[in-house]
Amino acid sequence: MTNRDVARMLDRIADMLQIKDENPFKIRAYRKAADSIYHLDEDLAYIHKNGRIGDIPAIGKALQSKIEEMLEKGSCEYYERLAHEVPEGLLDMLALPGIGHKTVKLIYNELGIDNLPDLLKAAREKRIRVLPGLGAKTEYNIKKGMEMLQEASAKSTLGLALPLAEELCDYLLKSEAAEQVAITGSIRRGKALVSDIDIMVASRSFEAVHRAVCGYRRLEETESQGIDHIKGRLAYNLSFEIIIVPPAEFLSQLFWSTGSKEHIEQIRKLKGEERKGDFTSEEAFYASMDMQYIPPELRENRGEIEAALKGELPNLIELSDIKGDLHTHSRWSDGAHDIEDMVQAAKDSGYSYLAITEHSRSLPISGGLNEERLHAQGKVIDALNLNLDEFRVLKGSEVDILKDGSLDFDDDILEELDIVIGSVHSNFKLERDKQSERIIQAIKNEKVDIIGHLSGRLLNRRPGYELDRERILEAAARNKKILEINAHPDRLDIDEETAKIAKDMDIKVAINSDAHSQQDLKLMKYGVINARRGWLEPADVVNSWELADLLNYIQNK
DNA sequence: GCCGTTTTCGGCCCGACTGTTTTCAGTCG
Repeated sequence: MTNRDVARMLDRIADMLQIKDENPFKIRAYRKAADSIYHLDEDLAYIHKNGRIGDIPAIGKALQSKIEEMLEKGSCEYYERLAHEVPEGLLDMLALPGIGHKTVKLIYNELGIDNLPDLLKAAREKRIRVLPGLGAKTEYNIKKGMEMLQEASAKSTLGLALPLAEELCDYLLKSEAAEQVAITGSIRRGKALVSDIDIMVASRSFEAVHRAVCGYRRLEETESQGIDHIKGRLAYNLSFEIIIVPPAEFLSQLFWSTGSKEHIEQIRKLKGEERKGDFTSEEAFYASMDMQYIPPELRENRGEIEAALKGELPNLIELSDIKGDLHTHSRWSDGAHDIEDMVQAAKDSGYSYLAITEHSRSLPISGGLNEERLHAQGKVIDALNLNLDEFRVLKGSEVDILKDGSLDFDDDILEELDIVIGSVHSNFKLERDKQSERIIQAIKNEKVDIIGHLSGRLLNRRPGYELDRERILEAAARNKKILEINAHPDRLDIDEETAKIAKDMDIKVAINSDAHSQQDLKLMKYGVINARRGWLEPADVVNSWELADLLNYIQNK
């Protein structure tokens, strides 16, 4: 079992305990343990081999033995016993927004419903509203939630698909069945949501590739096989297709399979019939059509071909351009690591600055800082900076934008900070005008430098709130506000389309990891991919600038 | 079930919104 599998099993235990109405602190202990394991850097199996499971934070004696059992047997007796009492389908029902443990239990006890299809049927037949405490709106939420789940199951986030695709590529290369391996299709283009993992393999022995794929540890099943392809499912229900070609055709097939369909269609029109041509590299291929090389992220037929023909493609931002991260959390609020640890991780990423931006006081659940603690943190950061060469820790805050558009801290508090991110964390369902006005109020506030995760979307889980994007972008441009690309693969917010519009309006962008742990700093790469899809260049991205230029921009806005 | 500059028991983030009520339980972040 992987770390992720163990974390998931612990979370499911917590869900089952919650449905059984057990001690809430015991439930939280399981959730904390799951979270702790999910965020581990090391492989659990390796930690177990060294007998160090008990050293993991939030893991005591009882959990240690259960986790060891999971690692050795693939499950544990306690989980199996609970699963016997609590039908598995009840846990699936929890994925519906607005449906929690109590509701699931009530519906199960009263109607005997223990799976999603039956629940949907009952909602359609208006059998839910007769239960005490539930009404028509709950039935509506169930129907809506089912639609959302169906959409979500069709696509997976890049954050899930890309690491798995990379692991499979590594595995195939090491298997020696393949001479060359590359991710292709929508993952290569960096789409935020992808429907499957496509991998191109160059090999002289197709049979050897088949054998290697069948031995992959995360293979769930193969669905169809031909001599030149294998389709099936991997862990987390991800579909995959492996396309096998002779080495000589690898580069050309990689190009044609990368897509998008619309981009390829346009290229075919330009290329006419003679599309085999020179394929020593993709660069040479584009050059043979008298155009610039078009990076995969731009191949969406959104004007890239015209721009490439004119030699006007953007010089896209790269991960190596990033010089700092402007949105991170430490243990002072809901992060997992101390500021010093975060700084070390930032240095390891090659950064020269890092902003610590805890939540503000209105978010007590996230350990939001009040004025005193913010002030105390500032002193700690000052002291830290004295001992740092060539690196600067910035004092910041992710200050809540309240319902009326005012900020959670007074101006004189914000004045002391190097960087202020304004973010919405509550009242998601305001009507469009009120929500837009609320954010515009924050944009007009001189103390705010960056607007965090503007749309509030959570991919596959929650759409963004209702916003008048045009008005907000106009206000941001007028007030020289920076918009965040939140790099978390569940957010990627602002999205690529908004990023491109912002660029055209000369609104600057900050690509931020929103890290809650050292490892989270690495999520930056998803933000960079998203920015590239939005045509952004280093000049558009403030945290690719030298610190002095960044601070100068902020201070003179 | 975990944890300890409150240390082996007694604590353990909580406030706001939603949908159902007509005073509040459940959900969410």
